[in-house]
Amino acid sequence: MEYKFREIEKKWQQHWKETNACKVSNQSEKPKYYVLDMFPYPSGAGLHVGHPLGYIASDIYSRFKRLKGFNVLHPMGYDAFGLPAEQYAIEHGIHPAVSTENNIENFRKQLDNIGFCYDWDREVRTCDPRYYKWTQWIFLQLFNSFYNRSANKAEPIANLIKAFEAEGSLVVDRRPSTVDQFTADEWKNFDEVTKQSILMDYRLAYCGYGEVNWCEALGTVLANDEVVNGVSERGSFPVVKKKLRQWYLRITEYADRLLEGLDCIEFSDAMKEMQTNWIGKSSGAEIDFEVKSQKLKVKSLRVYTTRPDTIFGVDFMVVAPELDIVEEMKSAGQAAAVDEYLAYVKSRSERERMAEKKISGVFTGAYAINPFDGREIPIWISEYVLAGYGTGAIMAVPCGDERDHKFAQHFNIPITNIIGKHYNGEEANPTKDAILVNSDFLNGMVMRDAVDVVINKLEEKGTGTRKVNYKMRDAAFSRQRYWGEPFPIIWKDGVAYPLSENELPLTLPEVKNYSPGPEGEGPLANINDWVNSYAATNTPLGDGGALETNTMPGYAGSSWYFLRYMDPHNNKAFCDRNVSDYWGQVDLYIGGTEHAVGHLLYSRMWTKALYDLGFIGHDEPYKKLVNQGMIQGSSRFVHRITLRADVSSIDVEASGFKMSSNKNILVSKSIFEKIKDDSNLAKQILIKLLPELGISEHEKLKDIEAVVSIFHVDVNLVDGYELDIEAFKRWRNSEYSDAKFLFEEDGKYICSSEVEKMSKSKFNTVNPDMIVDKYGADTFRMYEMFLGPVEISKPWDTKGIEGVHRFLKKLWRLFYDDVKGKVWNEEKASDAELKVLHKTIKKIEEDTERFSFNTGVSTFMIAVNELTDLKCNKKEILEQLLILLTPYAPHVSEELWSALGNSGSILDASFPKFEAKYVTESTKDYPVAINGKTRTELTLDLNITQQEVEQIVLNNEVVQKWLEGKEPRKIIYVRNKMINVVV
RNA sequence: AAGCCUGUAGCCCAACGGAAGAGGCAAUAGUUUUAGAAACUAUUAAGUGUGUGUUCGAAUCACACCAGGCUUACCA
Repeated sequence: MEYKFREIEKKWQQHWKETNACKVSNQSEKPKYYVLDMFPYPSGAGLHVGHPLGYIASDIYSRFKRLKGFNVLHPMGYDAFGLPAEQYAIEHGIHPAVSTENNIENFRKQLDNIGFCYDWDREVRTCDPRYYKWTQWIFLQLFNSFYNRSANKAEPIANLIKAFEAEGSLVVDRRPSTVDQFTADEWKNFDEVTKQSILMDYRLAYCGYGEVNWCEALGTVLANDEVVNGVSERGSFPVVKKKLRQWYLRITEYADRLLEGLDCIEFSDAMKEMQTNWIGKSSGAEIDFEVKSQKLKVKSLRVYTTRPDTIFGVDFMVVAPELDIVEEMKSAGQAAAVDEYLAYVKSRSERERMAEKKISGVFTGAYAINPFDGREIPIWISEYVLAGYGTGAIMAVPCGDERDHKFAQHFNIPITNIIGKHYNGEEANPTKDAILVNSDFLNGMVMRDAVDVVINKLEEKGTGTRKVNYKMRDAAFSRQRYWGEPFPIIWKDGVAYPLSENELPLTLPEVKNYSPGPEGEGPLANINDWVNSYAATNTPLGDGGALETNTMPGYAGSSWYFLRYMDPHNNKAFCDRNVSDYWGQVDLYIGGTEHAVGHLLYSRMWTKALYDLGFIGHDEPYKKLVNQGMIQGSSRFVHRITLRADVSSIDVEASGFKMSSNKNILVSKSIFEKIKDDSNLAKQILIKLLPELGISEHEKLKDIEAVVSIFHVDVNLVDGYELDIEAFKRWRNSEYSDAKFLFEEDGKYICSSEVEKMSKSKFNTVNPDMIVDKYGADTFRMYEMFLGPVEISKPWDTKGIEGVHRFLKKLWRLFYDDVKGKVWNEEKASDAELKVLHKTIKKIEEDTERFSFNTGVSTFMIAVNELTDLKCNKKEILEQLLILLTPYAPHVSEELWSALGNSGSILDASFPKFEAKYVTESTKDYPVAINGKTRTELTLDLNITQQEVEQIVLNNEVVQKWLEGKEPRKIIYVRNKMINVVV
């Protein structure tokens, strides 16, 4: 009987489906375990072999935990709103809902092929109104909350209103706002618009005006992490700054808690660091410098610095060109230069600014006064200071800051040295440990200690305050797009009013076209019926109210999906509190690093807000995060020689050169290696080929030049490195059908290769369906794991899969012989066989527990090799082995499990218990080293004492020979490891 | 520019500070086969990127450097 993987796999996939084998209950006696894969976007391109890596790992781990007696939740669903579907709709006129549905169906088919054990009853889709009803509901909770800084948590906005009514604005630390401090009485007398605009400054989800990343081509606003190098991450379109009305999430209020939370979750150091950098907390001081300018309009300039200790090293000030005070500071003499510079800055795109970092700037003509020694410090403007961070102005200390130093050198600004010999005059030294000089009352102090001294002094004088700053900005939360969640908000008289809970979901209307609305608004703005659907109603919001036309960004739905999986069909709540208390945190989250600062930060914030408001019982969503590495593509290249000639010097028609010059002459790898740096040799080869190419001899042929180049060829046309010539000729509509080939000596065409990102454009994608069809899902699963550690990026190499496939066939032969049929038996297992089994149990348990799936696979190979050598076909052993194997290769395990006569599913078996007694040995062959070099071997009892060892070792002939009569200094004996004699 | 990760047979990768090899691919030889492929059996192969140090003992720890990858990039 052969291993017919196709039949077996189909059979059991069907069986598991029919028996609901992967169904998970919210009630169980067992301990819970929650495994989650990062929410996939169902793209139209389908899966390549790189995508399922994390899903296989999580599937193995979930099945393993199930065998270990846990109630395991392992769901899957779709992050289905998003730009590509809408882009597709614009281009092809197909409704995003339709293309998304198709993509999901295709995605699902590919997943099912691999035999995952997802509880599909719990599937969620963010674009389903039954789902986004609750996204909108959570948005309303955020809208109706504020962050109480003294309680350090989010609270209902009603609490804030009560506080305003009782005590005015002084009760809560005032945020910068449109309105100054107010008393309780004043609050009560404010009109509705004023009140609402004050409240808007507090809401966790709020609407404001701000500079946003505007992408004209996509017609939408992008988050900072969706902009890469000044162009959109999706599509690489230019992005510019634009002031627009936008919704935001007040994530900055959570900055400290997001940082502190990192200490109690298991993320990789790299991941924690990325989040820490993104939040970018720094502490220092804001210092007010008196300004001396011609116009006397500006009295002071506020800068932010983390190094107040360097206050006596300030040689100039730099203000961001965008700041309004620039206009007021410029002197008559400098006005023209300043205006010219401002025009220059404006002309530069974000991209240019990032790409070319040239030093530029201009003096404003105004001076700041050092608060301590009264020195006059010139105020400059330069684009190296960003308007959006700190106060948009800095005090420049060239001897301690590299950028300031370069600027000073460039503009010949004299540099004050406050760190003595630590500054060499050549480049800045950012040390904190130097002793200060030229620093008035700080002289002789270590810089590190001077920081606090200066801040205290500034606060005393009232010219500065201690200040913490964050790089992180509030998260832009609106998109001018159709395919996203509508905001449950009605605008009336410039005030945003929330819809009431029972009006949710606010569903997306049908649209005819997806082009943007007027003034940067989204497509929804074009549908008056929808926008005004509340205008005529009798609700308090009727009478002229208009719906918000922005939609929510992609991360809205994915910020809380892990909660919906717990209770996916609940139409009374986003998730029942009892259920979320049962499942609690996601115990294991598997996904790529690309969501390090986007999704992972947003969902952590939502979780904290929901926790603060009492809707869930935990404030970190993910307990442990494992980052899967990328599976890279191994690209293949063919090498081409093309003719290039000075055409004017050749009689084109006569020579036939024109026709032939378009011919593809493809040379195999070793020839390519020889000629790539030797155009002469390439030319010789060409000339030899000319008659064959139908080019007649011509005196001007000496002017021909050979150009050698390489290009990607589809990896599916290549077996290892050998090109399938026939398939290649048919490739791309037979574009290369008349290509000429120069082969290796053995007649093969060998491609060269390179490891690159797996992508369609590099022709190096491999479709998992193809692999599953050829080798089976079990082989595919194990091979993906076998490639290397999950966290590491590694290239895909289809060739290596044979080894894993052979392993499964070899396993099969322990049960069935091709000729004899059934060979397994019920004989009693021997000690040697039990030893193999228990060694394997231990290793598989350890490896799986620590996500070392690659070594797990190889452990199975060893076990099967050893059992084959022992000719072990005993049920007693094999049955246990199958249980170990079932997380990795579920189909073949289930088949053989049932063949052994088990009635239930192997999914519900229990993980074998390791028993040390089968593997413990009483003796060990110890290596005996003299001075660290192994010289002989001794078989000793494991329980032997140090004294006994020394005795035996000293009496050993070999040892004596190496000692040459000398006394050993020390004899090191490590139990179960080795013995070392130090002479 | 900085931070993090990774450098072990031709390749992919193992090895809780204790004899560098578990496994797989490839290669070579053999068995089987009309032949090829497949299958099976066996064999070969590195001293751990470089250099210093800690240690009785280093692939493993520390420091520096080199190479590759990822991330962030004027955050004052």
